[in-house]
Amino acid sequence: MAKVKLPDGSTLEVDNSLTGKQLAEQIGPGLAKSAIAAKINGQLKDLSAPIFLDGLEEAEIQIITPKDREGLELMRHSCAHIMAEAICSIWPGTRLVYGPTVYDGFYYDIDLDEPIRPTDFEKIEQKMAEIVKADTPFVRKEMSREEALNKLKDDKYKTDNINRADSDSISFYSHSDCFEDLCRGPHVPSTGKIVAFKVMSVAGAYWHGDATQKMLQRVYGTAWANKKDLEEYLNRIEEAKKRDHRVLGKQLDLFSFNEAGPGFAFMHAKGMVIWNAIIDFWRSVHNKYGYEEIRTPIILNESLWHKSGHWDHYKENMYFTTIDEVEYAVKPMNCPGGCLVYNTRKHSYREFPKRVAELGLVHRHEASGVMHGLFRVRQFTQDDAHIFCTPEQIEPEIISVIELVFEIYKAFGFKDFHIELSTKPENHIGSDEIWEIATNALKAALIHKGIDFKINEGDGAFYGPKIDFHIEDCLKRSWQLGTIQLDFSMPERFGLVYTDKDNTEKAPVMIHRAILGSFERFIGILIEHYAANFPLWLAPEQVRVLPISEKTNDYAKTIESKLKDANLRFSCDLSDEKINSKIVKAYNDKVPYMLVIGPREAESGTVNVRIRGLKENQTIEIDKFLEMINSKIADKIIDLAF
RNA sequence: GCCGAUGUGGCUCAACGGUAGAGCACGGCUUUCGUAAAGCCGGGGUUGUGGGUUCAAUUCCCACCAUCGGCUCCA
Repeated sequence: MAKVKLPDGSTLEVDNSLTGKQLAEQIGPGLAKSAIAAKINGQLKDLSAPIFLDGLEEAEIQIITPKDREGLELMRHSCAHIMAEAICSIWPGTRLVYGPTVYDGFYYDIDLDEPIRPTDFEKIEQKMAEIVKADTPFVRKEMSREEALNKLKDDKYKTDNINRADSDSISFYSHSDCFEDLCRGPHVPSTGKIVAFKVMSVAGAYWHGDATQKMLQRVYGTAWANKKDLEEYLNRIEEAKKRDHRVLGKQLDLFSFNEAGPGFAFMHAKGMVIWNAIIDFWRSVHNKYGYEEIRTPIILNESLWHKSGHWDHYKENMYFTTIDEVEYAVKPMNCPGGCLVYNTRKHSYREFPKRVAELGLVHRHEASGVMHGLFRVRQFTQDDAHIFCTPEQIEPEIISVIELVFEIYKAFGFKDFHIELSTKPENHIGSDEIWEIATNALKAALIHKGIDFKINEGDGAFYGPKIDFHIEDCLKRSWQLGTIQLDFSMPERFGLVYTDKDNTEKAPVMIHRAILGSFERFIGILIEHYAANFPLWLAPEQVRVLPISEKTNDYAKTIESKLKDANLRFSCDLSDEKINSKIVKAYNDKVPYMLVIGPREAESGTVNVRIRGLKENQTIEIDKFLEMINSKIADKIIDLAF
């Protein structure tokens, strides 16, 4: 006899030849029915596998069902196999490469010359349904690495997978006579356990993500514990589409793109209101934190970019032009210009830390296939700054930047973020020694501030290591915004110096930093985060006046002049539509407050306020309303209710 | 840049080898209305661009451009 310990802390005396499946049956028929795998001493195993191996007599065990995150993933992995069989049976020439799970689903990379099209998905799903209906068991077979290599010697993809496998024992899974796949497992007991799935999309993907390798076809699918979860997932995708900043940007007249300039955004009047609101706030905070602001040219002589190292390390992403037979480059970064400004006069250690901000318009030639609304453009405005300081000032300066970052993110309603530290890339300038000093300085600041961070080896900028700030939006998607980069190379290349206490000239340390990253991208993120229901202080139109009929148009005029005096952004709907129609229009425009006014309000000097997102409306004196709304704007309150 | 898909009035979409239709938006008229879309009338498209096949192309084919979904890259 042996002992198992269950997740609730209880223990059971059981036979030591017991499998997970049998254990589930002993615990209860309901569990046995929904069980898809067993977690034995922390390791996921097939339900058919024996619990006690190597003479062990005790095990901690958890029966996994599709309700567990791990169970769901396992199900998706099994579903990937089922989809692979379906594809192989429809296109017999298919060669399978790799089929892992991803967040919300799975994919299978295949090598097949004939392109699979979205119109084929139904056919694949039908075939999958047949396989599921047959409810055949997943069967595991193990063999040595050598045997496996021999078995698959003609299959370069699977041979490669075997060579990459950790274990010397290689396993295969089959769930029917005509399908077998190399796989570590585990899998659900039988194909019938997969109840809710869908083939989602197909796209190209390089083998091993390497652009020099063959382009494979990646077929994406999803699977859920039940039909309802699948429906909810599909609805969620629909909802996310409605938040798409490209859709909302067009709908709300915020910005546009045109074939005349792919990757170059046109900001419309309403988009610029948001833009300027952000800048006003940004300036005031930077002022508080002791920054000065400069502005440097967009086009500068090519020789400058040779000097900075951009020519050697960033040329592919730069635009060039010729003026009077002299070669120029369009700036992809602001730092060289900033260095030229620094060098226009002598500097003393007494000025340090010298914090110089620049809302710099940069151009980067992005590959045509990567452009994506405002998230990925070829021209964008960085909220850049360069801090010149002494080596001793590095740490307090970095800490001060981190505090500034947090203050700004909080104002926009972003509370969840994480930090990553990126180290020396292959393509870099400066000695290893300098890189180490710089990297350690960043690390020390994070550690002293007690901030958790993740390390990205080899992801730094070519001139220095960096700390990146990633925020999470309301849909739990992560976006990189801010960055702090430590640079010892640029000051040297540009011969930057300051006079130290001992009257000698030394090279300053240069800290590059951006907080919102790119205004364009940041506005895109705000649109999606708020579904364009902007906080009052950012909303392009804060208030709309809706007279019931033209009888109250005169009263509307007096309300309008009060709104104007209060410095609010508003409009008045004087159309001869009915009030219902006016409400719908204002609703679609996502205006925070609608002021409905009729004879009743005109008589009492009040307005009837409809608050965005709330069903009820309330009548309030216009002066009280103005007072309330102005205090919300001043304090950047996100909640509109009062 | 690579793979695949898509491209029809301002927007969303329909249709078709015989030169295009709806809703919304827009303009005019009627209506003046109390909390999520009043009615009528009207204007607007050489169907992304350039070639080719055909008696005939918006529809079929090719190239290019742009967009979308991914890959690689990235603020």
